[in-house]
Amino acid sequence: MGRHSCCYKQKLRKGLWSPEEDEKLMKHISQYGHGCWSSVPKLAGLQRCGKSCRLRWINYLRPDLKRGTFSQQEESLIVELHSVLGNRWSQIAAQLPGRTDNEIKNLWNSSIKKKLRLRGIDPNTHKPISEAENEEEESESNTSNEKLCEKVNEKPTIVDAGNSDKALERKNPNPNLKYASIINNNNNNNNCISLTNLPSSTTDEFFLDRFVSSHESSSTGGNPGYFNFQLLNYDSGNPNTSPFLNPNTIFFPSFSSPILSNNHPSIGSFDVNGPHHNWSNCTFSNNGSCSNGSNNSIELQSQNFPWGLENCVKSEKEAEIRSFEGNPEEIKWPEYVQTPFFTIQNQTEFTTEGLSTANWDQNQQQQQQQCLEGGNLYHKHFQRLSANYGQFS
DNA sequence: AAACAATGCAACCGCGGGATT
DNA sequence: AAATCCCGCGGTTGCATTGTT
Repeated sequence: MGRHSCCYKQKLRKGLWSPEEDEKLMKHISQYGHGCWSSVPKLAGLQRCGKSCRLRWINYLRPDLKRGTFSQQEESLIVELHSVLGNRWSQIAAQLPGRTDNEIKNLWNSSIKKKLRLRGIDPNTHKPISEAENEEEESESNTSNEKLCEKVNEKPTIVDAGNSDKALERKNPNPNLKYASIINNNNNNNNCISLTNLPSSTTDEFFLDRFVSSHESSSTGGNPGYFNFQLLNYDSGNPNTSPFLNPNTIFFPSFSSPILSNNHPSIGSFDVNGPHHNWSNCTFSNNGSCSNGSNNSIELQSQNFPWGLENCVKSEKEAEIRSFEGNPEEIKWPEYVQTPFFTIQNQTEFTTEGLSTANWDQNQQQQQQQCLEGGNLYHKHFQRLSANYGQFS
């Protein structure tokens, strides 16, 4: 196992970055890109290790960083995501454009944890503290048994690792709701998006499994079995459901594998079947079809895929009202946890009806304008979506 | 005003694991 | 196959700032 040789090199500066160093790094990266991080300090004329340069760029100098205090919605989103993902800060950060994992981690440790405790919620389990304590006792009493049963080298499951044992218990509250995923079928080169009825026994683990497998498979360059492209169900009135089970949201965790078209970064092309599967001429429709006119056609199977603009304005207003019912200065913790952010209707997140990517830029502007009339949340979602896609360009 | 404590946050560190040699 | 390089992640540290006594 290799170590960071750079860390042991002599005469490298450590600690806070000076404005001059920032400028050198900015100048270098904006001119040449970062390329191999280990070579950046030498090329940029910095007495730093590549790791330090990378960190400085990612956490501070990157132009797409948002800066400033976190909004209520962002904090709510972090709480929700943490309840499902645990301390996977990078995955959480992937859902908050312009925010870094470090920033979120700091916020969690310095602020959110305390707020949760004040509300009587255990920040690790996301359960009421008394309940969490009881379970801790139970878990302690089970430890010895677990040890007896422990298998050597057995990897923990994603849910175990993420402090989300609660997620295992959650059942799909509406078995008729659908999820969508892009499935790669290598045997006949027939890539498709399918909508599938979820069994009533569906748990968050079901989604997490796909969430994780898409990340893992794409990061290794293999053929992804699933993508993070899901129409999920969620009951905003039921705290036992999660954003991963939201009927009203097409939830876009970062699209980990798509290779994007430079011209149309918000739609881009997907690495569905090996190398860049280009959707640049792909036309979407609302009736279950999608084709780019080549052999690499993509089909929406099953029922309608409810992308569309009709309800955008209405739903945005609803979402906004729900977010700020009562005095916005006194948002109560249950609201914090239930995340009004996720009550936004599906159409607001991604609209592709009848849209050819050739007209994408124009349509994007029109749609943004229309939705802005219903509240500026749409814009944020668009930014979020763009960032999710755009970060791979 | 000074001393001390608490807080926030940038940066570091060690590690896991994929890629390359 | 083993060694090395490199990247990214999560935990931790340490310093500057702010608040309290």
